[in-house]
Amino acid sequence: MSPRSQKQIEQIRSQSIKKILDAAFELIAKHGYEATSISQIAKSAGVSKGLMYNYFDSKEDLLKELINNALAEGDRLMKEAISADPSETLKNIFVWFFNELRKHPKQWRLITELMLKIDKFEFVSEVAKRKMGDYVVFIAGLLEEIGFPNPKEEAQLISGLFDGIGIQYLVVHQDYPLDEMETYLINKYCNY
Amino acid sequence: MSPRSQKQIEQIRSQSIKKILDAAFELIAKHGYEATSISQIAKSAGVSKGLMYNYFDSKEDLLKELINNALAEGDRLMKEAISADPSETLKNIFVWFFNELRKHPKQWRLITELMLKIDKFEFVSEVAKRKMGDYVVFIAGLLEEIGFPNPKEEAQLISGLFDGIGIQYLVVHQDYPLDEMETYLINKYCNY
Amino acid sequence: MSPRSQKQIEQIRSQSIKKILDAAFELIAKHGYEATSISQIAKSAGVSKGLMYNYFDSKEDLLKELINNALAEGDRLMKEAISADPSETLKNIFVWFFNELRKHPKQWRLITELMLKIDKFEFVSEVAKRKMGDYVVFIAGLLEEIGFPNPKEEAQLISGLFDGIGIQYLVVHQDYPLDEMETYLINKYCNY
Amino acid sequence: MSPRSQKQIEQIRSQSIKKILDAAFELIAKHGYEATSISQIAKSAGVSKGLMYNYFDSKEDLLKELINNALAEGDRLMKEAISADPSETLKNIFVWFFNELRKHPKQWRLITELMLKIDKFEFVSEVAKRKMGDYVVFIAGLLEEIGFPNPKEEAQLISGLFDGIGIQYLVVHQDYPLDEMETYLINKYCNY
DNA sequence: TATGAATGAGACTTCATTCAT
DNA sequence: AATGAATGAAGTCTCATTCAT
Repeated sequence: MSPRSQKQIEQIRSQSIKKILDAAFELIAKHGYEATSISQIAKSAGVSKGLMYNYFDSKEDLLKELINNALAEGDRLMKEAISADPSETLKNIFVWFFNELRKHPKQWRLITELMLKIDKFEFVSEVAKRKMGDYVVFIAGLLEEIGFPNPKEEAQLISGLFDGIGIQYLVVHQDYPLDEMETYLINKYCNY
Repeated sequence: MSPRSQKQIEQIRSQSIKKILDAAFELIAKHGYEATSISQIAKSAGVSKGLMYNYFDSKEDLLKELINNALAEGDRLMKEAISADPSETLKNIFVWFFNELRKHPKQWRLITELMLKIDKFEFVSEVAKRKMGDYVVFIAGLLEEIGFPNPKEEAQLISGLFDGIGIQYLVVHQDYPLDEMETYLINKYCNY
Repeated sequence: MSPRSQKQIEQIRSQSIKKILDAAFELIAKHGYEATSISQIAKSAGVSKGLMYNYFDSKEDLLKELINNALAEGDRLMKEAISADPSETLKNIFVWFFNELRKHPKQWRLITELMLKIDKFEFVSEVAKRKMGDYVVFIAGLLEEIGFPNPKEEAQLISGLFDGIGIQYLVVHQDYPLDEMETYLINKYCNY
Repeated sequence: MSPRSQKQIEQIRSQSIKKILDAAFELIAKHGYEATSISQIAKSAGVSKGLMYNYFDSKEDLLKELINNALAEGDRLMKEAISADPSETLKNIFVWFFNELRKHPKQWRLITELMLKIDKFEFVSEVAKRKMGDYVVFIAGLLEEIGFPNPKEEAQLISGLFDGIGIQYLVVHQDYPLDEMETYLINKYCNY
């Protein structure tokens, strides 16, 4: 019995948790929440099914953690977009959005999928409401600084556009004029 | 010879089918496809589980019928929007969209949910692609007639907006400025 | 209401029964008893499911009738084999057997399948026992007339051979030396 | 690290597997494959339905394991029959066959039943073909050594006889002259 | 005589979760 | 902390049989 220090234990814990969360995110983003089983996640993470219940109360709880992690990551990236010039900042946001969509379409799929399950997962609804509001306010501020007319309404439009373009790109994929839309939106809103 | 006439049988059949489709639509739109079981649908429709398989080959087949019905209804309503004046037509489309969203938000939820399951339901993807393309072309034509600049790109934006506004309204519901967006969009595109 | 005569009704009955029995035999011989549903039989016979229960108490009862019919037909064919010369008669039996196997292997499959279900279908066991005994006695008589040694035991062997060759031919099919076995057996037993 | 040692787990697994296979064999051999449900097997084995799918992918997979086990056992017993004297070897085979039939008639029933389902279970057909060929060649070799005329054809007959006697014994049971046939065959082929 | 809509029991299978070790 | 055997509820689907007409 080698007694492990508190620190070692904590390290092991966070390592296992990370492995589980990574595997879960990968699989759930790819196949959807319902279509991904606990067994699959455990196998992919290289841990036992039992261990998962050591760290997460349930499959739903695991999802919750997943979402929170992803949102925190999203916030971090959003902050990097901020520049002194509001046009520049808005452009960065557009570029960031389109690149995310190109590189991680499955993650967008997951976010959208979950937003539709508001009556099953209340926490998703809560988080989404808050985030959505924040973004709209932030973008509205940028548009106002830029001097774009009707900044509040246009910010709401842009926010909706992100979700809408996301969905359509997921469905149509190759046939969606992603590059053209990116250029067009940047021209329209940032070179005003 | 026949104890029940052809007509009687057809009537019984369509009544049962209607009961099933109605119950299925109600439940699936509300809770999602996966979350709705055949048992629930049968119970809600007031028929036995077995009968469902008299009329639909599988749960997926039932969904297919559901979608086809909904799309046919959507097309019908879309056609009613057409007027001689392109601005008027576009306005009708906006009004139609926002009213649909207000009256049948669950229906939009279902459509969006299914569009995300392109891996599982190819037929949904196929239909969605086609419809999406049709709508964009149609709206682009209207915008061109109206003389709106960049009609193709703007039509693509509007198409995306419909999906985006739809999803956001589903999430935020009461807090979404649906009326304001309706007025704003109509002013922006139809009173150009 | 055109009153149908007793005779007409009887004719209709036997026609329907024949259609059902033919279709049932065809399908059950081809796919097996369990794998054939009442619905399939009804559709193939061109009658309603309900009508089947007018003439047969159950699926099992239908099977019973089927077997009895087939056995009667078998008896009839067997009788045709009888000749004044016992060697000739035995040869006819061999020829008849191998031809049956070639032309209607599925029927043999069915007979064998049912013989294995003796605990499910008692009547099969009863009938099979009786027939088997009859055949052995008959063939033993022929062998005795021919002067073949150990006629009783050899008759038992031949009876078993029929079943065994049947099974093996069903399994191996193309690879089974059916022609060679026919020639060999006829030579062995009939040209003694 | 592991709470149960590798060995313990393996033991638990094989115990459960054995319980399941034994119960499955017992029931399927007795009542047939279709007539035996997973529920029955689970109950008889004293495990839950779910556990069965921990060890076998499907009902068919379970059957496959069953067959492979039985065949391996059969091969092992066959090998024990081999002696330096071909007559002795052949006699051992006859004795082995008749004893098997006496002691495990249900097992023969199962093998025969499955051989007839070549459409449904390809793997059975494959195995049966191979085994049958092997046996015929082996017995033909023995007969040749013994100096029995037409060894190839007679080997084919004996192979067929095994299947035929098997099935007839299953049907007639008490009334089948099993002992007499055994004596007769051994005398005929081994004391040549 | 004839129909086929309707039933309900039961089939196979999946999977989140528990628990002894 | 970690394992994975085991459970049981629930899911989709099939089918022999009944019955109102």
